[in-house]
Amino acid sequence: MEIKAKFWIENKGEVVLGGGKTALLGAVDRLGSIQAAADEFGMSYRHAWGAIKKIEQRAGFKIVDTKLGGKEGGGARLTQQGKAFVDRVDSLLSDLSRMVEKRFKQKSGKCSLL
Amino acid sequence: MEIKAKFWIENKGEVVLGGGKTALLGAVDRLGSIQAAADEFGMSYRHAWGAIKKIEQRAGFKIVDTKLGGKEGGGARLTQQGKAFVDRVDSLLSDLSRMVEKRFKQKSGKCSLL
DNA sequence: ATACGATATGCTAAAAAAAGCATATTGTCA
DNA sequence: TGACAATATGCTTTTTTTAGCATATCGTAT
Repeated sequence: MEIKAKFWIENKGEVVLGGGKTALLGAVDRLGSIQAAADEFGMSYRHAWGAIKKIEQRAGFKIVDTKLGGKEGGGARLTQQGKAFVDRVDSLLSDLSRMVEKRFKQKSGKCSLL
Repeated sequence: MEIKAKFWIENKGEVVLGGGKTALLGAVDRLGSIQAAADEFGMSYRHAWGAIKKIEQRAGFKIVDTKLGGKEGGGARLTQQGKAFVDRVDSLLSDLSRMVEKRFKQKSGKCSLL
């Protein structure tokens, strides 16, 4: 058997940001648009946009800086604050995953039922 | 903001046992019946029974020992193996929760965005 | 002016998970 | 034998989550 874990950040009891979405936000910044990031994750623009909107609303500050119109139709990337936030959450989450896995192995080694 | 975590055990990619259900199984053993345990958790007998059935099926061994008929209609409690399993999972899970909380506090102390 | 590509949203539909309803079965005891 | 309390299941309904469709807006380059 294996252990599985899921982590997320909440603010005032509402979900702000979990594992899957940090990757999406990272892609937005890397690719320069929500559209491209959504494509990369195989999700609709509509869904990605809605998710980002909810994250910002619950976090209480702007995370994605979007511009619209122009030659390429517009674009998006992370605000300075947003980038710092995503980076920290991402690092925290992967850190925690590692800890959990390690701890599980310690315990399961001593128990045939795990 | 706060960190939240959820842990569960899987077997061959299927969910076996998570946080909420260890408590249910504990109650079954303590109270001597699935019905009483379900009541305590405010869930239907149907739901509790189904959950237990699924857990056993996925774990691959018998966890609850039920008897039916008789003066009190029947009853249930954990098998020896089931009890050992639940105890270990329960202890692992609360252990992990504590670790996560602790780690989060360490990290968040250094960062205004968390 | 017009076309283009991306953001910005409302609304609908489909899929998954949880809850609830109904009913049969079982074994002791009065 | 009949009542009782709990197990054992099938089915239906509700709720929640997720996905998809349609459309308006915006600003540069042609």
